[in-house]
Amino acid sequence: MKSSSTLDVKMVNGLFAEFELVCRRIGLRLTHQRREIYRLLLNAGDHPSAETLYERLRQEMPTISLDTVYRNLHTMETHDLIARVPTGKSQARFEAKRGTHHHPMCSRCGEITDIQWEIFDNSELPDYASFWGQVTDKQATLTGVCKKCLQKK
Amino acid sequence: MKSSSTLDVKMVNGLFAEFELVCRRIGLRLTHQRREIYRLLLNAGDHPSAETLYERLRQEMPTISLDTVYRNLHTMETHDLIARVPTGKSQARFEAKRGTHHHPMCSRCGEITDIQWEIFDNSELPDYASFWGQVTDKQATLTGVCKKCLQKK
DNA sequence: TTGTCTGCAAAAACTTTGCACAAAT
DNA sequence: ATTTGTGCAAAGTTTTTGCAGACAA
Repeated sequence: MKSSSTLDVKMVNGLFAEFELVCRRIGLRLTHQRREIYRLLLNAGDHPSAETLYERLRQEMPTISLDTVYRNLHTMETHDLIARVPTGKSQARFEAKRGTHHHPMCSRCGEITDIQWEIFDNSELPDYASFWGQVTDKQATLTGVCKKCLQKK
Repeated sequence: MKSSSTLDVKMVNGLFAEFELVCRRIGLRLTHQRREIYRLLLNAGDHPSAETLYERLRQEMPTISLDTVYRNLHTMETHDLIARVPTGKSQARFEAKRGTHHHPMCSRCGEITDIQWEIFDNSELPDYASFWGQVTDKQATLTGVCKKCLQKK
């Protein structure tokens, strides 16, 4: 079984190179901060919040500021390099964009994972969708309790 | 085609009666404010935010406070009477709990609608789900542009 | 009467913005 | 040289909390 956290180095490098190309194409400067924010997000398997990302970035770049993190997340989202995970929570969670996947979320610990679901990906939208408008993306959110939390009691 | 905004009076009354039963069973008092918050949410087809709900409530109950709205939304969510819609936005959106349904969201105007999708409801979870943990709910989020916004240009 | 709930006020949590200097192209 | 990005500080949004009096049971 291939979990999406097993993302090999080659693929990550490829996505990172693509990120740099996109930045150059649209005139975004490749600052040290921007690169690191994207790199961490690309390697993170846990859909971190801005605050979490900030704490991690400070390990290697102690002078980075939280507002730079927010500003960059916003810019990258605008250019479709990253995405927010749809959750019901007030704190946003982010991921670098890759192939289609879905999100199991633990209602106890808040963990968000990636999951593949090809049958869903290949399924037709309900008829009503075309009446509603033009759908460009569909994704599933699974809610429940993760294995770690189940074992805690 | 049956849109979920066409929810007949009988069904709404039934759900409201059930709400009162649940409150009594678990010892929640049926205050004027609590009833109205639930009633408005039950009749709202648009998954309002706390703020939006507050504005509507003030029309009929000018002295209600925003923190009462928040407190009640929290309490009702805890008791599974209402739910938050998974969005990527920082402002939470709410709905009264009813049957299974899914959410098309307009990326232009922020509109959130309900949609039925029985094929999805009846489909099996991917194998990996049982490895992840115990899934209690699955729901689909469709992203796109609603018909009204498409017509605006 | 008893314990919960409300409104008010204040605070906390999360995110955005203006500005002057720094860095990227 | 030019223009965008950063860090700092301040402000804006959204949500939560403490408390004294009000209300439901």
